[in-house]
Amino acid sequence: MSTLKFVSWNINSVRIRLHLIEQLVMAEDPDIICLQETKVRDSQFPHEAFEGMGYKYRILNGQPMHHGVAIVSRVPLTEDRRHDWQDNGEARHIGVRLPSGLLLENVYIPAGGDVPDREENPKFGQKLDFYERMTKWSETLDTPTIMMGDFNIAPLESDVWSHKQLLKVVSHTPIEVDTMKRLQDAHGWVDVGRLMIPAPERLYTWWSYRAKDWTKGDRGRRLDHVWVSPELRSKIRAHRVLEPARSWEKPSDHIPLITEMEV
DNA sequence: ATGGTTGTGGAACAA
Repeated sequence: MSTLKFVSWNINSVRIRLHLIEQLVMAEDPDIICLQETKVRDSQFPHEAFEGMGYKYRILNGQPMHHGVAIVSRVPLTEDRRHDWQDNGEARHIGVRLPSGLLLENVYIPAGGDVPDREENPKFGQKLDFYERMTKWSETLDTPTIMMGDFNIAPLESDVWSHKQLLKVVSHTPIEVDTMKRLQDAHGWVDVGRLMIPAPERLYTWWSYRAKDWTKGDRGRRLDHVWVSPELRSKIRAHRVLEPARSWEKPSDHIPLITEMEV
């Protein structure tokens, strides 16, 4: 029986923030890192930097300009599955199999634009549709799975700095929370964040760049999540978020989520 | 206060 340390991090450009990844690896020494918003085409991925840090196994799903996900690992990864749950060609998912047979899914769910209305803002509908397709996929899952990434929804009142002020803000609207709940129920997904840090304790993973001082007012949201299949609940050994990373040099607007699990 | 910042790639878009 061995324990692996996983990190999930929306890095907002893997190339410009390699120094942050090096800092994370020095501090935490994770076995596997799931990155979202790598913002790089596969041919330009900084392989050498990861090779130098001991991440010999790298599975990429990138595109020019936007989006993009990657899994880098010190343990072998097999398979290389990509789901286009938005049905528009954007690079937002990659799935692999770990040596124990466990599946690992890295997902970057669309933010959904600014207006929480399907008619007025097609991006919002695309976000809900992405969730619906994930729900159908979840219903068919028959292998223990750990799924992590930027889900772009903060479901609980204690997942946002002000439940009342965010009720009509994309990421915390009731229709999004309902849609996320249907995905969770479709497989019995365990929310590892709230398993280990129960509500109503404050728990955020993202703070906007659009504030001079992110700590002022602490206007955070829990947009990033780690979910596991029901049978993996008892295998979770530790989970936390690395809040100081939001103050590192040229930070991402998201912080890393760190999970230790027996595999 | 209906703004504000960041990255890609070299204008507009996504977040």
